[in-house]
Amino acid sequence: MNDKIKKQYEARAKIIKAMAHPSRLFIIDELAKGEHCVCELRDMIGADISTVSKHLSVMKDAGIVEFEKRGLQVWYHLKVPCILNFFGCVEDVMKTNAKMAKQVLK
Amino acid sequence: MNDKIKKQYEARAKIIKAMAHPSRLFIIDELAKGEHCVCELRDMIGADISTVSKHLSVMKDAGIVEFEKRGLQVWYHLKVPCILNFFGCVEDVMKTNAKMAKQVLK
DNA sequence: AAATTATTTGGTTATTTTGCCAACTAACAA
DNA sequence: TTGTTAGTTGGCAAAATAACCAAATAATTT
Repeated sequence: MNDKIKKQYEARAKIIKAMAHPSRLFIIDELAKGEHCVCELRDMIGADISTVSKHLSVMKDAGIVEFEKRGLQVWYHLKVPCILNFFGCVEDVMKTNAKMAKQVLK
Repeated sequence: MNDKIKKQYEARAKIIKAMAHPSRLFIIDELAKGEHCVCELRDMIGADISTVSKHLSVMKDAGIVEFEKRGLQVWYHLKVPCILNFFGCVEDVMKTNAKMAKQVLK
């Protein structure tokens, strides 16, 4: 792997890493339905608002979400809805994993 | 987020985490073209074979790859090719990010 | 049986990530 | 202007991840 190729994979990994956390996946799902302010997401997740804010900032940095300030609140929305296509595949993997687990128990 | 929902998102995150590393993304791309033994991947990546083996084991645990031992070698292949659909979207994100970066420079 | 090759596993260290708290900023309300 | 609310940022401690080396295992060859 030469340096240019390596950099490319690092850039891809950054985007995928930005999704690779339970709370962040939850946020993506919620934003897929519509925009939310940070305090709404905090209530849904039940973590400190600073924690939620940092999760959002990771995704913002990766180019997955965007925000808009309106009054006191900051409203976030998905920048790239195609991310959702992917979740179907993740679901498939999970189903297969579940099947394998059952077979082991037999 | 109740406990059941939380567990679901953790399961999803496990799968996505298993992809969230430059070398592992590279491996997925290579296995998409056809199976490879660990030593081939080691040569392509240029890391210690134990490092490569551990990357493969993370993906095996997540249900992304499978392997088959033939003689001295262990041959890995993709279990869920749908993962590749996703990379198109990641590419879109990267292009958008690149555009934004250019605009900042203007 | 001894040596060789491919891979995995255990252990260690360095780095990154996470989550909370406290302090700060920004917009608004009294 | 003072207070209040929403959000971000910095700092810190705990947890998770990554990469290497060394040792163990497994199949093959000599």
